[in-house]
Amino acid sequence: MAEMNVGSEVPVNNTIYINNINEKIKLDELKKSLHAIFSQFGNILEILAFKTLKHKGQAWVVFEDASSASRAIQKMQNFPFHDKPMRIQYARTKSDIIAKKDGTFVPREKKKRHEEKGKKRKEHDANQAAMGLNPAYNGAYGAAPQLSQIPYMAKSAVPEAPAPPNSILFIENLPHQTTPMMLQMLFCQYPGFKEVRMVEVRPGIAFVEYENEAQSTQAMIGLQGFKIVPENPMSITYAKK
DNA sequence: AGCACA
Repeated sequence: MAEMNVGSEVPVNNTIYINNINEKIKLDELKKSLHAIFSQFGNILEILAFKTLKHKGQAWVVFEDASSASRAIQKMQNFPFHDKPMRIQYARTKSDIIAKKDGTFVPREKKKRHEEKGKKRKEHDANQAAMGLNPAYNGAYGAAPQLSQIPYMAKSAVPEAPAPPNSILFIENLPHQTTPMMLQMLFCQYPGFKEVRMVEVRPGIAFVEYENEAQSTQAMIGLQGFKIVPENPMSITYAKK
């Protein structure tokens, strides 16, 4: 028997279908943040999202392995993404890029875009071209300016996926009086210690580098939650590369 | 709410 998928209406698929996505997010930013969120579950072959009326607020993330898609659904269901909980299912049909790898791809006939009975398709083609070239294009759905063009609206928090294990640690919640020397005393106890880096303009954080990821991991385990002062247990994660 | 293959 193939994979079980109890409690889901849709059979297992390499691709996840996400909806309830904040529609204010621009497509390129959306794809980037989806990649940041989902690449932790496995290799992503493609991310698709569209801004047409029928398809806004939705995206497809195509994984190389179906098991990645399954884990992504389990772990990220209802995850607050740009301030809205994402709803995730398996996609209903196989993605073209997967079918091409399978050798089962058959080019489908061009979807007829709502054939406005005998109306000029010249105008339609011009609209399609405009959408491709001009990110501010909005003609099909009224003349309102795009909210996403306004900087403060576009700046929505992108939830970060945890960085994969590596030789550099990221330390947070340090008391502001912490010095590199103090951190060195703590972290140099662990083998493979190389250096501490702090950024003056960003108090409370530091980077600590080890020779390799096994050694940084030992230090993380040893010092996780360590209190330089009682009110600041340090939080240690792997640094983003 | 809305399942595509720009």
